[in-house]
Amino acid sequence: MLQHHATITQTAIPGSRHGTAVGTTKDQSIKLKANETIYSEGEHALAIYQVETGAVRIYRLMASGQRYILTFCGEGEWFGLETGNVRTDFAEAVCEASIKPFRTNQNAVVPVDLLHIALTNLAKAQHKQLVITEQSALKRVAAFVCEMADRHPDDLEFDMMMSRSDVADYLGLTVETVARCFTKLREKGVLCLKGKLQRIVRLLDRDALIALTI
Amino acid sequence: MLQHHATITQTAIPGSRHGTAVGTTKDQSIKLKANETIYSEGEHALAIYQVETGAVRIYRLMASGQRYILTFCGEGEWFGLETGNVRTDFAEAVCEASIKPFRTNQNAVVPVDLLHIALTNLAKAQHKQLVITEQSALKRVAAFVCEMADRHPDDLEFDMMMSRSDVADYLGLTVETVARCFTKLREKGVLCLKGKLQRIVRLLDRDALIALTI
DNA sequence: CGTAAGGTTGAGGTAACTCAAGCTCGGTGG
DNA sequence: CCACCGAGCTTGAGTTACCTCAACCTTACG
Repeated sequence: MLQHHATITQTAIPGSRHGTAVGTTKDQSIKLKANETIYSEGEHALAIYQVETGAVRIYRLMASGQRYILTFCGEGEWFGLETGNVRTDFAEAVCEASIKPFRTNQNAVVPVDLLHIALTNLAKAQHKQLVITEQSALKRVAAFVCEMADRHPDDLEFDMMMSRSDVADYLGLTVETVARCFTKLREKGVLCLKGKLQRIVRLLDRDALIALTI
Repeated sequence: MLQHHATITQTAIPGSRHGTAVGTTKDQSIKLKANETIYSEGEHALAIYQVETGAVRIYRLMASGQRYILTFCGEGEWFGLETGNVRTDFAEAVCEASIKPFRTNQNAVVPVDLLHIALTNLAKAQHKQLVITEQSALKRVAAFVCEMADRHPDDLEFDMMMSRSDVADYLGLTVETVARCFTKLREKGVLCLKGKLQRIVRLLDRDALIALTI
């Protein structure tokens, strides 16, 4: 939708403006505004990305129009590695973010361990299956907060950045249920919420939070 | 628990009896009886496997004792590729099966494309997330039957091999709900069930089945 | 013949969904 | 400056779908 992606989409070659060297780490990082599209379903997949700052959501649209968020990628995490050379999902910035592209041409030897990235993402996907099927909504939300908290091991206050509807589409719940669960977590004294949009979490009882996820 | 696995577990080196060549395809295939264990959580991961005949279930046990089946592997599919060198899940034969091991020593160049296997498994895991979160139980069971049917593109009658409780633990449902869904599929004229254990499916209306999964 | 395993069916409870309303906060236009 | 509106979040009331518990059926096996 936004300026520089009009050039990347479909026919244009993503990353081509970044120089001719194959798989070089010299590719410039890309600055993104909140909700800016990185790639869409059906496009050619010619690059993978590493998040430098901010967060990215990877999602699919089901036939019903329902959005399902497969994963959120935080700082240092990789996304965009596909089986084929066509995108099967969408990638958007959750908030202001910066990402670094790495082109993955057919035979190019990329200076990163693709297998390791694939296996890490597989492990993440498997863990998510467990979270989703351990049915209680409160458990799922607690697991989500835990996941976010793990990205800030030192701070006990952090910004989730995702909206309630992001969280809902990630956990397979409704917005209302997510809100009620956050309220319950607040009532239980596990955390408190700050900020205009109530997206800043201050952990009050990390152990209790972890206990809830079991 | 069974004869040849007592030797493979823990201290022994899996596959060592198969010769010294690293990553050779000469490893003999392993015959398994129904419900025989292939590996368990915590063991060293020194081999990956390809299913030759039959089917394998990969699962985890949650703290609550609940079993969750991550995936079923059918003929030609690979399993056992892990991020670290320690098993994070269990693998068992669903029925009589035969699998072929490939050792993956530290620097060994295995004669298979590990990245491709990892990406295929990642795609499977992502697809399963969608199936699980599209909440209706009937949809999930329909998607499961579809998945099984896709393994037999030519036949409209095939043996699922999994028990109702396998299916339940795979889809995050209860046995009773799964049974009720199969009954509904029968009542709708989508399929009929045969065999002593009602595990043989005869597809009557493939299109209707697919329509149910949407 | 009794028991156990796997499957199906019924009745009742409960957690999450749906629909609706209300709140706060910003932005926009009169 | 104030009024209005929309986005995002929360809360309440009613409904529905799945889970739980229980009974029953068939088949295999000791």
